[in-house]
Amino acid sequence: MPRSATPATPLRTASDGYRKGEETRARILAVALAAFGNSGFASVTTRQIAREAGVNLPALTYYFGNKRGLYLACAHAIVARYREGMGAVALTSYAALQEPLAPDAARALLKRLFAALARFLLATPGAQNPSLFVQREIASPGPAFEILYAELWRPGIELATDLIVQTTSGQLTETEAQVRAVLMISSLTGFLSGLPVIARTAGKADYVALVIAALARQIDSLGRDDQHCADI
Amino acid sequence: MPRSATPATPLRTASDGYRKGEETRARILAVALAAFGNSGFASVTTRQIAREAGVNLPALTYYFGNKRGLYLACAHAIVARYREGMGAVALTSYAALQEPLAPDAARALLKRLFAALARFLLATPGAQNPSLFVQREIASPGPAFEILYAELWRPGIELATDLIVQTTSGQLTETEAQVRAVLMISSLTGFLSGLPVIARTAGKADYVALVIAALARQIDSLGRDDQHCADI
DNA sequence: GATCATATATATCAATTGATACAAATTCAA
DNA sequence: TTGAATTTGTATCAATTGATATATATGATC
Repeated sequence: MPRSATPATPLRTASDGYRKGEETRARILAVALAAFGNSGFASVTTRQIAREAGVNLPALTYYFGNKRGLYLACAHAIVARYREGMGAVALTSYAALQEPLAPDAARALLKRLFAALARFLLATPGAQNPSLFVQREIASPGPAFEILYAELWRPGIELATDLIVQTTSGQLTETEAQVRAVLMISSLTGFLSGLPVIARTAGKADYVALVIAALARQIDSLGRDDQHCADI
Repeated sequence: MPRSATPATPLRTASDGYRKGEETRARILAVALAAFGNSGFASVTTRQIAREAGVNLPALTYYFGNKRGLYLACAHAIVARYREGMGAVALTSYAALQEPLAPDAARALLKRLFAALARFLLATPGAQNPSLFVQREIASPGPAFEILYAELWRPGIELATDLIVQTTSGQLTETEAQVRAVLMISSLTGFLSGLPVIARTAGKADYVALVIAALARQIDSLGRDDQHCADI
C-alpha cells in the first residue's frame, strides 16, 4: 500500500529508518531523469525505467504514483539542481540590481552569470544533463511546463534581460534586451544539444573555455555602438 | 494493394492521372510534419494523423508504408523546404569561398546568410516550422537523424564556420570558429522554440528585425580584437 | 519474538497502438 | 462501356503500455 495519497511528493515519516527506500527512490529518479531527458515523456516506457533502475514495475507507482508523477518529480529535481548550481551567482546579481548599477558592473555580472551557466551546463555529463529535459518542455509544453517555466525559464530570462538593460545603459528597449537574453541562453542550450554531434567531426576540445570566451566577447560588444554596420 | 514495394518514396507512374492521390498524400504529409514537429515521433499516433488529415488509418500505410516511412518522408520534405528557402544564399557563399575572400566580404556574406536563415525560420508559421523537427532529431537522434545531419546540419555548420574563419582572417582556429557557428545557429533555433513562451510575457513585436539586428551586431564584433575584456 | 509499517515481487487487466487482410469505390484508358 | 489500376473504407489482430490487485519479504519498535 502506498504510503501517501499524493504520490508526486510522498510524505516521509521523520524517523530516518527505512533508508533503503530512499535510495531506491533516488535510483529510479536518476534513471528517469536521463531517460526522459534523452527521449521525452512519451518515448520512455515505465518498464524501461524500472528495468534500468533494477526494480519492478509497481515500484514506480509505489514511489511516484504514476508516470506523470515521476516526470514531475524529475522536473522538481532539475529545479533543485539548478538552484544548487546557479543560486549563488543569481542571488548576487539580484542583490546588485536592487540599487542603481553602473554599466561596467552589470557587464561583469552578466559575464559571471553566463560563465557559471556555461560551466554548470557543460560540466554535467550528458545523460544527467537537465538542459535537454528543460528545452523539450519549453519547446513543446508537457506535464512539467508550468514548473520549469515559472521556476527556471522566466526568472532566468528576466535576470539576464535586466542585466543587459543595465549593461547597455538603457540603449536597448526591454524587448530588445529580452531578445538578446533569449538568444544567448538558447545558444548555450542549443550548443549542448549539438555537442554529441559536434564531437563527431571535431575532436574533444575544451569547449567550456571556448564557449565562455565567445559569450564574453558577445557581452563585451553589447554596450558599444561604434560598429561598422555594413550592408545587410 | 500498395503501388510500390519501397513505400518511403513511392513510385509514381509518369502519367499525371490519378492526381487525387497526390493531394491526399500531400495533406497527410503536412499534418504529419506539424504533429511530429510539435510532439516528436513517439508522441504522435498514426490515428491522430489520419484523423486530422481526414483519411482513414490504412491510407498512411498505403502512401508511406509505415509510421517510420511517414517520418522519413517528413524529413525529406524539410530538406527540400530548406533548399528552397536557403539554397540561393548558400550557393552564393559556397561560390565565394572557392577563391580567396576578404574579411569584409566574408562578413557581408555571413550577415546575409544569417539574415536569410532568420527570415526563413521566423517567417514560417509555427505548426509548419521545420526547426523544431530538426532540433529534436539532432538533440536525440531518431529515424531521420542521418538525413537531417548529412543534408542540413553538417553543411550548415561547415558553411558558417568557413565564413567565420574568413571573416576573422584566420584569427580563430577551425574549432573556435565552429563553436561560434554552432552558438549562432543554435541561438536562432532556440529562440524559435522559445517564441511562443516569449510572446506570453512580451507582446507581439517585429522579432525578425530584432533578431537579425542582434546577429548582425554579433557578426560585426567577430573580426575585432580591441575589446576591453574585463574580469571573468 | 510479536507486530506493524515499509518495501519488493508476481500476475494480470483494460486501453491503446501500429499494422494488416480484405472489400468497396473511384478514376482513367481502351 | 469495359476493365484494370488506383484510391478509400471496414473490421480486426497481435503487441505494447500504464496501471492495479495481491502476495511476500524486509526492517524497526516494543
